Amino acid sequence: MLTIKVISEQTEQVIKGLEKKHFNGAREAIEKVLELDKKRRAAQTQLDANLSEAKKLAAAIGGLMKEGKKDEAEAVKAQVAELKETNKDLQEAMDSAAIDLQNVLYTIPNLPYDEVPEGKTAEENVVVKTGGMETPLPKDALPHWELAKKYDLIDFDLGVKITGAGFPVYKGKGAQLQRALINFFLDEARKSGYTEIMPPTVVNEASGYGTGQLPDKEGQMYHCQLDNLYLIPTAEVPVTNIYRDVILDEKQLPIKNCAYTQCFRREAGSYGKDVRGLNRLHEFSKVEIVRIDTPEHSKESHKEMLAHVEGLLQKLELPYRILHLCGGDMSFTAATCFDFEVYSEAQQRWLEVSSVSNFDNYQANRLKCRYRTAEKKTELCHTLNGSALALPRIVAALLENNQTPEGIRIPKALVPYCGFEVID
RNA sequence: GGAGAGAUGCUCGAGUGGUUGAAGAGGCACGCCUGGAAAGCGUGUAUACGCCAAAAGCGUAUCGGGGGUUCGAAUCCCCCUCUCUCCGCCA
Repeated sequence: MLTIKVISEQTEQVIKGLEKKHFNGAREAIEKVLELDKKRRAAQTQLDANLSEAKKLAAAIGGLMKEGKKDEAEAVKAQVAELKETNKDLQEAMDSAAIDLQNVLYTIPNLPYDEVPEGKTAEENVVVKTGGMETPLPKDALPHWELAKKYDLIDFDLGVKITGAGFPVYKGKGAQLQRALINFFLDEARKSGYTEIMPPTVVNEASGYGTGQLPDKEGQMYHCQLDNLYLIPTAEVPVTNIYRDVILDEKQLPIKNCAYTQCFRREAGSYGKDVRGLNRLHEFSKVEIVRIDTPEHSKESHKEMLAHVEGLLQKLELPYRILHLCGGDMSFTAATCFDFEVYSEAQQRWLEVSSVSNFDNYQANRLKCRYRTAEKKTELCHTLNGSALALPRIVAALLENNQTPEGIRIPKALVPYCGFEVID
């Protein structure tokens, strides 16, 4: 969430930024925040003064009792009782203002950076780079769901039997390919200096709030009601929550973690050909990279992450493009975000395989993830993350783009991980 | 699932109603000492919010979380959560 500081000190810029993100009712929300903040502070100022007074009186009673001046003590007691009565109301006013304030803040998205393109929908995202397109692509290419069947790599129907739609069963070389990609991505991340983390795939409520899945996006996570735990939609949740309520030392930054986990998404709503095959699943594998950084260095970190992801796509020899998302298409919490898409010839469409975002201090503010500067001041960190990468659509593109009459060719970089050069 | 024990600051650990934000020790930081280091000595060492233009300063809250008793609670009472130990179950 946004800090009160930025809202009160740069009110007009904040409203402008929210409008760039196409957040409706920006001015009203911001005014509400300022009003509630004022209310809260007024109550606290008065309450603090009263409590201070009451404390002094209580100490005086202790003295009077010792000296045996019982009557005087009784008189002071009555005074304190009176203060206590007004304090109750003040406390209530302060608490309710604070809760209301937080609830409004939760509804306000992050501010986009200046360099974020203007625009409302995905059509207005800006293509900043295209690569790998020189590979000749097959004319009568089959979509991956047909290839998966032809070579017996993925059984979607079997997944339906065991669990339901969106839970495919990978078989034989299909399963091996999954494992190969996970290991490849983890090794590449390690070579780029990331520390591998293997976190739990189930998290508690506090972690859900920490990274912003809760309270508003509740329906997107699978929920184990008996234990009140949630299946993670991405490794970002457990890995970032490592730093919840933590004060880091500046010397530790940037922290660079990576993690492979299974990811679970309920994704209620969309059906049809856009979600066929591997295009959208309820369970999938992903390697995530997460960074915690200083405000001064986070943009540099973001660039490094983008370069890392681009390198992966190049090594996999996939046609890709990089999009700078426009204000209206960015996620709620991002300050700036680049999407990586790979081209699927058979489906004649671009498939999103990675999102690399800088959240500025928006996520850190909710997480209470801070660091101590060299001058011993505590400041909010910046958090960043990106997929590096999500498997299903990579698999879809690999199958579709590398199909030949002799079978599906495995890119060189993956061969040592797969143990085979072709799927036939 | 059954029985018990516990939760205090960066860490260990004292503390059963009255200047306890919290003894003591360790750690860490800085200073002195030293040719340099160790030892020794000294000083400092939480967070959030509020008041203030700001710094200094001051105030308030915080001893797992919430509520209660009391003029006054780390300390007494109630509820919750979590951790540990033993038994059971499972791998």
